[in-house]
Amino acid sequence: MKEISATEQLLKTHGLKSTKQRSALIKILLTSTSPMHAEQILEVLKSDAVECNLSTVYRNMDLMIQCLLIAETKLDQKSYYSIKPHQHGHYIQCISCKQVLLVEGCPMEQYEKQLEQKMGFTMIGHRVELFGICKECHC
Amino acid sequence: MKEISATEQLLKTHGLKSTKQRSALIKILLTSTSPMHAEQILEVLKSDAVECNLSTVYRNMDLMIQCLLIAETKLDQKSYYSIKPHQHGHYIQCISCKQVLLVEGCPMEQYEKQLEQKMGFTMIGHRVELFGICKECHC
DNA sequence: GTGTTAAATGCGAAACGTTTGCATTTGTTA
DNA sequence: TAACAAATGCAAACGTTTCGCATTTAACAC
Repeated sequence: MKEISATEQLLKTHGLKSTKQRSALIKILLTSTSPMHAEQILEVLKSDAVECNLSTVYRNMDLMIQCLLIAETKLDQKSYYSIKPHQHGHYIQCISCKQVLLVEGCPMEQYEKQLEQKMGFTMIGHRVELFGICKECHC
Repeated sequence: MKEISATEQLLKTHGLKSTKQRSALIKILLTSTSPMHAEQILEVLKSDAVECNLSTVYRNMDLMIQCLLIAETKLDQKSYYSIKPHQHGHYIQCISCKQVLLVEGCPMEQYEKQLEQKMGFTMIGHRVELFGICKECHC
């Protein structure tokens, strides 16, 4: 699979070994339509008959966040992980069914510039999460 | 103190009793220049010789959030509490000294409208946190 | 292939902020 | 002042995440 070998290349670049757990983790997030939290990832691993431990999931998520391969968002007191999108974006969660979706684009740039001037802060980043009720749950 | 009796009035309206712990909690947040987390609040209570338990802090924060008296933001894996500002705003944290400040205004309205149309979500709310380095830490 | 080494994993226990159950104390109302 | 519901304190539990340490594995050199 082209994409996976590309990411394994990326791991290598960062001095990370290619293990079956890591390949499986990446594959799962690549094929998932929405960000997943650690337990969800572990469930899928198990159903795919990949032996893996929860600590391993967490450790690898951390490492891959550091190589900018994976993005993290916190919702429901949990961390959700997804392959880092090319375009900067944020997450929206349905408060009814709890599904999380990525939304592209971001309205913060302008605002951050204002703040830098107004408050003397050097801006480094931001976290934006949106909540709503999705089409399916709305009826 | 005028403001405190006003908030005690508000508590009453919501059927909440006025206890010494509650009055102290409100007073602390009213006089604080920035949002505080539960342990910080407890420390101040203790230094003010107000007997209070951590559970009581949490329980009251929850209750007062429900009466729209207090706003909550999550940073550093912790909940920070502040008296709810009149104007809608968000929080900015210095990644060096960890202080949290309120910033007024919000760039999300426009963006949320776009999303409602694009994704069929009914928007309910959002959470925005900003990170940067403050004037003092910057040197 | 085989051996060597550093890195990755599994497991259990601990950490962390937060929540809960239950006995006791307190504020409010009549 | 009595009576009741609500608030508190305490200890234990919670859910997610991190940690230490023994074991296994991948990568590299030979």
